[in-house]
Amino acid sequence: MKLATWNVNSLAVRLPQLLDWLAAQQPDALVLQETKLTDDKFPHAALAEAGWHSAWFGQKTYNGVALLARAEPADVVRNIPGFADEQARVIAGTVAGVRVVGAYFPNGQAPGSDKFAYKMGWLQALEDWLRAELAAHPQLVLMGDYNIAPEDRDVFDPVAWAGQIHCTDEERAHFRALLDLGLHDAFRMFEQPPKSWSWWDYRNLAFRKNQGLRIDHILVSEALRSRVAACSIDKQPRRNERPSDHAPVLVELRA
DNA sequence: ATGCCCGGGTAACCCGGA
Repeated sequence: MKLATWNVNSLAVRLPQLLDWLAAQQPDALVLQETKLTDDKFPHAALAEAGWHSAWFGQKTYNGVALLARAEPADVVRNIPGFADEQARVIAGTVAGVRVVGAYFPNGQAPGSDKFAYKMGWLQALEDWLRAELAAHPQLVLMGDYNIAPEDRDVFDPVAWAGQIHCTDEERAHFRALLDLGLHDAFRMFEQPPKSWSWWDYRNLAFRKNQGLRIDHILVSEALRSRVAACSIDKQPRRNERPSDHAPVLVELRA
């Protein structure tokens, strides 16, 4: 079983690349972030034409998430139950017996800002919900754009980024709190090339210079841990002519 | 360096992203 996450930075712009990527990779499920589409604009017909079921949850201009799968996702949930939120950031569904949670974590902008406080509250709500969700669905994957670089080795210049957004102690403590729920970082279960990133700034020729961050993650539950066969970042779409600034991350589970 | 590049919404000396 192949699962993946991709922040497409506007599905309206990236739909052709998404269809190409789906055809090439054939994942069983893919979660998208930053679709930036209201629900009436979601391209479900084009995806259905290519053989993909979709569940989606969007808003105008910002955020927006979706879950695509070969089989129809069951028990779809939008956003964090019990957490009032104007922003469309979470979609969950069950695909082939696996609870797939796709999330676009808040950016946080800068430590001390209102947006940082919102990020902290959102992370706490996510953890509280996931504790229950894991109890109900032991086979669970949490994947998406976390906007957190968990360790210094996930940052191209950890000295310059020390204490900056995505790298603060508070954000990293929340990432560890997710691990403490019994989740495992699939990417770090394997030997990986040094300087592996999932995001590169559009500016400064950052991709060409490989200056990036690893902020897109796939965490798997304890019950799925032994099934994880591989996890990788697919840099190929970042080489496209008009790319997203994020690359997809994939995980393969044994049957 | 409050800069660089993007997408979106709108007409801005714009915002948000990361």
